[in-house]
Amino acid sequence: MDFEKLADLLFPEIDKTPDYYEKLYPARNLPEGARVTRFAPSPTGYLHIGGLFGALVDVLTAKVSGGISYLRIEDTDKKREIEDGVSGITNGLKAFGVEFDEGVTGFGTETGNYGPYTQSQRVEIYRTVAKSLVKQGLAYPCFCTSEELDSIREEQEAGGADIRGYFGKWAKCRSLSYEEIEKNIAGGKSWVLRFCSDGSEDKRIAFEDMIRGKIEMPENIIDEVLLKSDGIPTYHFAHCCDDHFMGTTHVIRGEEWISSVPKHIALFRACGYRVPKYAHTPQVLKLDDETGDKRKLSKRKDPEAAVSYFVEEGFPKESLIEYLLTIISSGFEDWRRANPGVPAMDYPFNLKKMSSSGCLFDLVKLTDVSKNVISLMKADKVYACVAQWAQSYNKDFYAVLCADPARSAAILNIDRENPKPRKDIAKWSEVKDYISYFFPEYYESDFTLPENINPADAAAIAEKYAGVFDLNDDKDTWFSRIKDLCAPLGFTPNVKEYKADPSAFKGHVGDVSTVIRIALTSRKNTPDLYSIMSILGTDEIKARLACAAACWAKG
RNA sequence: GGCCCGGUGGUCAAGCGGUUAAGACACCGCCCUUUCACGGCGGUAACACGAGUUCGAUUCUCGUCCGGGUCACCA
Repeated sequence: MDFEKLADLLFPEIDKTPDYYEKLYPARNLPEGARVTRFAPSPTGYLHIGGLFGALVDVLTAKVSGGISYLRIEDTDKKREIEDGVSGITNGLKAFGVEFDEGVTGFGTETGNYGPYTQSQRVEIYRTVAKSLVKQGLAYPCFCTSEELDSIREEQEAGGADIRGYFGKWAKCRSLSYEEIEKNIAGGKSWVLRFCSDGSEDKRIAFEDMIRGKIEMPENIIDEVLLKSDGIPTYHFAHCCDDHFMGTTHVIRGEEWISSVPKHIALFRACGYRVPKYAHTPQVLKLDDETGDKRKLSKRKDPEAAVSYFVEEGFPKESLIEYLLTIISSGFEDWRRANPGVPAMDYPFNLKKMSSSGCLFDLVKLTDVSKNVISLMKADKVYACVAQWAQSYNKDFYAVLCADPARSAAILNIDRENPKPRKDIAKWSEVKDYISYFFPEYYESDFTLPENINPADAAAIAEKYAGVFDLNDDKDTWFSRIKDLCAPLGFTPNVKEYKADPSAFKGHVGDVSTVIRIALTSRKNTPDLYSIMSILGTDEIKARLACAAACWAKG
């Protein structure tokens, strides 16, 4: 067989050799030990939480080593591609502040010297490499139809074969003569290009996974498809060409790829390329509500599988990143305690410390992490974030919140910006309910009292308090006025005294405060009342007090 | 079915042959406290199972079981 002739028959339009691309994409000038990583999603849907997880690992791995991370779009399957796939990914990444050094930056835009970073624009490269493989007798055209392939598969299954696929005696097209091939092509038969595997069934191949350590598997013997009948490469071949020409040193991807590593190593070697290091990350799972089993997050069943869910819910980007880092790297939480306030991306990440078992996505823990993150923010930032969120997801609230920005920021500053800030808010969507009683648009009175306080006493407290409070008081004075209310009405200002002999009093100063709190906010629990009152203002306080007193007086 | 990955409290996890088997979240209790939070202190709770190697196994080996992946002209 004249492979040169075959190559020209198969790829008449290709006039370059791989050498051309070797020169076009020279080795990066990076310091010793610098790692080049890539995040390479397919634009088949929104950005998945597992994708963000992977992207973070890519960026961190490169950053820690002084290397480069880039974003590549793997759009070789036009059937599964969706319209806004690319923007979905770049916007999702952007929403959480994950930035790459090179690659695709949005729909139709990219940066970097190793592009194009979108596979559909690299067809000439793949075909050039493919042609060179054919010239060396390392790849051949296959004219088998999908029906023929199906029947091979059926036969293999019926025979209980351990290894299934296109190889050995099933690889009929491997032995086609040039004349047969020429005839088929002239006849317009469609073909795929297959790898001509030289692997043997009884040999094993080992590689070092950066996360899992040594993994040993049978050698690849399958004549894998390199180019599909439309001339576009399969994942396997594109992975080999791209990661070589783009200079990837560390391929970080999901564990579902482990089983194809032998195939990939064979391809890299056939092409004469250096095999990259591999790191296969664990999967992000969730607990199924119905069965109680761990399972992979599903795009269809789990809204939280899409990162857009978290932006809609109003989790700050820092929170999700912070949480993801706790499950990505066991040392992160300790590091965080030792380095409060330092940007999460400064974390000295180490691939080797990654857990290799799949982990459950824990919304409860995310909530806790997020409360901590938000508790550390300044009021102005909280205000800005809530406003930005509301602008997109709750326009009504946005209008109310932004009517008086200074007042809203003051509300959000209650018990904040101090050494022990409150941790009430986990996501922006909770804020409206949290502060609604400050706004007439949302305030609904509800003067329901706890069982231990009777309405007549409550009415008396509200009435009396309306006459004595003074917003110019400092906090101690303010509270002493409440204490002063106690004794005349049969309460005690001294909680200990009350506990010593509950039967001697109607209640203690806490109960009196509760009455005032309910009158002012229609809630039994709130942050610091003193701060609340100073924001409410004298008129509003008097009005609410009177309203509550009237309600309670009626019984 | 073949091949491969994984299996420490409810969850995330330290651990690399000898530990009272860390820590975080959740849960419970106590303290602090004008409510609720915050904070502090304490508590419940784990090495899937069975062999083997060893003076000694959560750590090493094998088997079993369980969960997951993969066996496409999808990635």
